[in-house]
Parts: sequence; C-alpha cells; structure tokens
Amino acid sequence: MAKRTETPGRLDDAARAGWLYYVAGRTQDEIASTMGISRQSAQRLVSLAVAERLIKVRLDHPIAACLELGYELREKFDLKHVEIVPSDPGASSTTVGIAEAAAAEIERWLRRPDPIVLAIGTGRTLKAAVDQLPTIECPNHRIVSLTGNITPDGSAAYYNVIFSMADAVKARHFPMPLPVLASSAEERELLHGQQLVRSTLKISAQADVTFVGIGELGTDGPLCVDGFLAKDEMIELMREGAVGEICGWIFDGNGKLLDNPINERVASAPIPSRETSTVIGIAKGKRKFQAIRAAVVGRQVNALITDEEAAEFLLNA
Amino acid sequence: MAKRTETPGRLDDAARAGWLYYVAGRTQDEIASTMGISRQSAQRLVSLAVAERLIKVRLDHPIAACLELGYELREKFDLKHVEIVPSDPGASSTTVGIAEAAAAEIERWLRRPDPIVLAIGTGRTLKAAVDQLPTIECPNHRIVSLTGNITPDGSAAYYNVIFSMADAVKARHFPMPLPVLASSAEERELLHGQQLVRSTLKISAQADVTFVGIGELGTDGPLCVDGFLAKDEMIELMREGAVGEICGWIFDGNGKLLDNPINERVASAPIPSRETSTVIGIAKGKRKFQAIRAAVVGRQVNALITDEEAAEFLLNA
DNA sequence: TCCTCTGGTGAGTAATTGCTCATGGGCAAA
DNA sequence: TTTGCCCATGAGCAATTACTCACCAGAGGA
Repeated sequence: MAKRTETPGRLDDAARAGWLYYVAGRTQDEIASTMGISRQSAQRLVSLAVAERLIKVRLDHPIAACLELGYELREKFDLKHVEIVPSDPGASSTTVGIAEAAAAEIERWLRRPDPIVLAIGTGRTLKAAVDQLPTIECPNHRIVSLTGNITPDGSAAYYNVIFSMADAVKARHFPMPLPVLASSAEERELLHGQQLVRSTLKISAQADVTFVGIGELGTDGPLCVDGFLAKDEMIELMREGAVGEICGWIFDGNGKLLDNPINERVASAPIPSRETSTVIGIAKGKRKFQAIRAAVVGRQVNALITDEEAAEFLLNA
Repeated sequence: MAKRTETPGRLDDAARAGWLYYVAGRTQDEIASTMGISRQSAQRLVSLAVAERLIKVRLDHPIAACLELGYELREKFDLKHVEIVPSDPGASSTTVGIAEAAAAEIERWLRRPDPIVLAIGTGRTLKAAVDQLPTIECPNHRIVSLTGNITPDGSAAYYNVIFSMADAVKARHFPMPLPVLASSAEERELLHGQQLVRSTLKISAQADVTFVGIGELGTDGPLCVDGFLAKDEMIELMREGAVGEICGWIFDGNGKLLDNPINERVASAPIPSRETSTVIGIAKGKRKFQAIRAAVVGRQVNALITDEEAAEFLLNA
C-alpha cells in the first residue's frame, strides 16, 4: 500500500530515475549525478519506481503467454515445475511440441553432474519425447522403468520407452521384466517377489525425478487400443468414475486411485513419492483434459509439461 | 537488422530468459540453473532479448514537471495533444524516450475499436518508435504512408517506416510507390496521376491521425545525409529561410511551406488537414528546436511529442 | 581436404547494483 | 522545549551483472 504521506515529489523523482534507468539506459551513478543525489539514493528511487509498479515491462513474444500460464499453474496447484508449450490449434497430434519440451527437460536432468535416478513411465508421448533425445553419456545416472515391458500377448511393448532411451543415453538402465497387468492380485505379488524385480522396484522408489505420460480412458484410449483392457472392462471402469491413468494406475476425477480389481493387477512400480521427488506428468490435448486435471489435483504428479490449451483449461476448471 | 538466419530456438530461449529475468524477477544464476545452461549464457540470452527488442519497458507515471510543461504548451499553441518525456541531459540520441512515448501513442490509437486511418511519415525517430510497437491485430484500421519508399538510387528507403510497421501490426497497409522527390514538378504530377497513387493519396487525406517526424535542415541533416538533396541545394534553401521539413515538405521559421522548386518536386502526400484530424509531430534535441517551433507555430502539426528540453525552449522562445 | 569465418561457450574480471547498518534531521506528542 | 519515532541518508560490503578474451565446433568456400 502506498504511503498516503509519501512526499508528493518523491514518486516523481522515482519516475524520473526509473525512466533514466530503464528507458534511457543510464547507470545509477549517472542518474545520481544528473539528479544531484547520491548513488544510493538513485538506487532507492529506481527500486521505488519498480516497487510502486511505475515500470511496466512486457515481453513481446509468443512464449510470454506460456510463461505466464506456467507461473499461474505452478501457484494454483503448488507444482514444482511447469512447462507450457504453445498450442498449435490446427495440429491434432498429441505429442508435437511437448515431446521436444519433455526431451529438453529430461536432458537437463541427465546433464546434472551428481548421480540421479530417473524413472520413466510409458506411452506414446514419452516415446516421442525420448526419440528427441540426443546421445548423452552419463554413466553416473540410473534410469529405471516404472512399467513392465511385456504385453498381454508376450511380445515386448512398443511404447515401453526405456529401450529407446537406452539407444540414446549411455547410462545404467533398469527395465521392468514384467507384464503391464498381472492376471490377478496374487500373481502380481508373486512377480514382485522375484529378486530381480524387487531390486528394480527399490531403485524406482528412490527416483529423483520421474517422467510419466498421463493417459485418458475411453474405449479408444491407449489401454484399450493396446489391448491391455477389453472394451467392457473399460466401460465398467468409466462407470465407476475413472478418468485417467498413469503407468496403468487408474484414478478418478479427483485423482484418487481406484479401489478396484484392475488396479490390484497393475504390475507397474508405484509412482515415486511426490513428497520427496519430482514427478513430471506429460500430456496435452482436449481428450486428456479431465485426466490431466485429476492427476494434478490428486497430486499423482507434482510437475507438468503441457500446452497452452490444456493450461487454460486447468486454470479455468 | 536482425539476422534472418538466427537459430529459431534461440530467440525463444532469449524470450524465456528475458521473461524470467524481467517479469519473474529471477537472477541470472537461477535462470541458468532452471534452463540448464551456464550463467554466462543466461546473461547472453537476457541481453539478446533486450537487443532484439523483445523486452518493452514503459514508464507508467506522468511526471509532474512534464505534465506541467505539456499543459502550458497545449495552451500556448492550441495543440490537441502534447506529450513531454523527461530529458536525459547526457544522451546524444535523438530518439531515446520519445520513441517509446510515440509507440505508446500509436498503440493507443490502434487499440481503438472503431476503424481509423493512421498516416505515417518517415525518419529515424518514427522508425525507432515503430520498432517499439508490440504485435497488434487490428484488421479494421488502415495504415497509409505519406512518403514514398524509393530513394534517389532506386533502392527502398531504410527509414520508410511503413514496412517496419507492417511487421508488427496486422492491418491493411498502403505504402506510397513513389520516390521521395520527383525530378520535376511535371514528373510529380504525372506520378500522382497514376491510379494506384491516387487512391493511396485519397486514403491519406482521410487520415484520422498522422504521425510525422520533424526534420531539421542543415548539411548534416537527414535530407542531405540520406542523399535527397545536395549540399549546395541545402545551403541555398537555408538562405531562403528554410528551417525544417516534414515528409520532405520544407518550411520556414514561421512554419510556412516554402514556395520554391524543391517543394514543387516533393512527391509525398500533403500533410493531412490540421482542421479535421490530429497530426502529431515527433522530435527532440537541440538541433531541431527551430524546426519544431516553426512546425508548431505554422500549424504544420497540431499535436506534439517531445522532451522537456525542447518544451522549455518552445515556452520561452 | 583444408581453411576460414561465424557464432557460441566458459573463465576470469571489472562494473554495477542491492542490502544492511549506523546516523541524524524533522515532526508530532507530551 | 524535550522526547521519541520515522525514515531518508551515506558508507561499506556482498551479490549480481556485464564485458573481454581465448577457444571450439560447424558451415561454407577454395
């Protein structure tokens, strides 16, 4: 709140100093001498001009809107990191743009000198992101997959991204030698009891950063298309309120994991702690709006890479 | 001139860094670590953002002294609009400050919802102002150049600002496909008789608002430097009493257009009516004092954007 | 193929800016 | 008038930013 008793001329001086500093580009020393005051006073006037919002800065570039949205999202949902890429209204692709952004973010983590554990989920978006990665040598890091790499028919899952990642990144990789869905809760326990799986699960729990795609449900969503769930199972799930999934873990509109037989069969590692690590959800596109919102409000993720369109939805929803 | 070949992502990065620095108020160190680059690179991106004019700074406070001067000028010379910016005693630039103010004024006009015709002259000051414009969409407005865009040597005139304007502002633009000076009065008539030119001239006569630079004469003034007039022609003109020019139209100390062969060759459109529209002159600097005074007293303009120094001269002259 | 040139990088350093603290003047209340 | 408070001031110092230099990688031409 501006002081009522503010000397009337003082704001004027602040404006003048701010003008000389920001518009005319003089140093505070020069301002001090032309205004006949000490350097410190000039500094104070300049910062007063800023504090009183006399100085308006704006950025004339499309990115500005994205940064703005990102900032608001970070505040609203208490996220650790948000990245918004411009929407391309015409494009129907669910990966263009965010794949590059996600790749850049993955790369930033991998370039860290201190050893980290990077966990990674699955899905088309992540695959596209990983395909954007340059070759990097980072022998200190460990990369672990959260999801199994065996499909119901026994073949390797195409969208299991850890192998694509291994092509580009020279680091120790830990795939998950499991199907995505076990046939029963008991089978899952059995599988998770295996020595190899247990150690991989243990590593995944230590992840410093996790990249996951956020999947929408629906009979033409990835879980159905890729044959993990039958159509009637999907319909039943949606009737129970399910709106999205991460690594196979199905959650409702509030982002709570569903308490139902499917989730008991999910063989993926649990999503690493959102308390102690960064879990970055990656998704865009109208069909995923509800899933993204649920994942964020239910704190299945604590960081987000998405596009303008989805960001606006999240802010207004 | 910005490199066309600028790596496309680089300006994006610069914008991002600039936003983080100026809008979000982060330090360059923080920016460096969030963007995964070195501190020096972050600094470079920030300064690139400034250099490429992605960052627009504006002072949103009427400085009392300037307001006062503006009011007195408006009264004394019966002007429709006066804007005074602070003087920077040290600076030799003839554009710093008024360019931003002029850009703000142009923007105010362009943001009007009802369709207007905005006419624009030429010159370094106007160019600098237009470079400050953000991108605006205003399909309802028409923007017309008063001066030709062809130099004596046949190349496009650099300081013909309508093309810079077209980069920033999405509106219908009407350049003037003429030289600045015709070789003779007859040639001018011939040129002005062309259909295309006639329709452009007609639009310019309907201008709701006009922005023109006020040029000083002198052998190192713009008309000579840019090669429109030879030195001896200039000397002759000055002996006849010429002190300034607007769009090439040369006037004497009382602001009366000179009745001489040069003015008969000026191919620019006439300055739109000061009775029915707003014609804003933009100029500052000691060398232009006489030209500004003449333009104002002779009512070649009926509005003014200048600086404190010139305003004081006008009040005391 | 080699050379050159452009443009980017990191390091080091100088310049500039921001912060804290002790001081003192002005003003209102006692 | 005196007291006490507020806040502007200047100094010194820490943090931050800008600049220069030497070097490197890739593009393009001889």
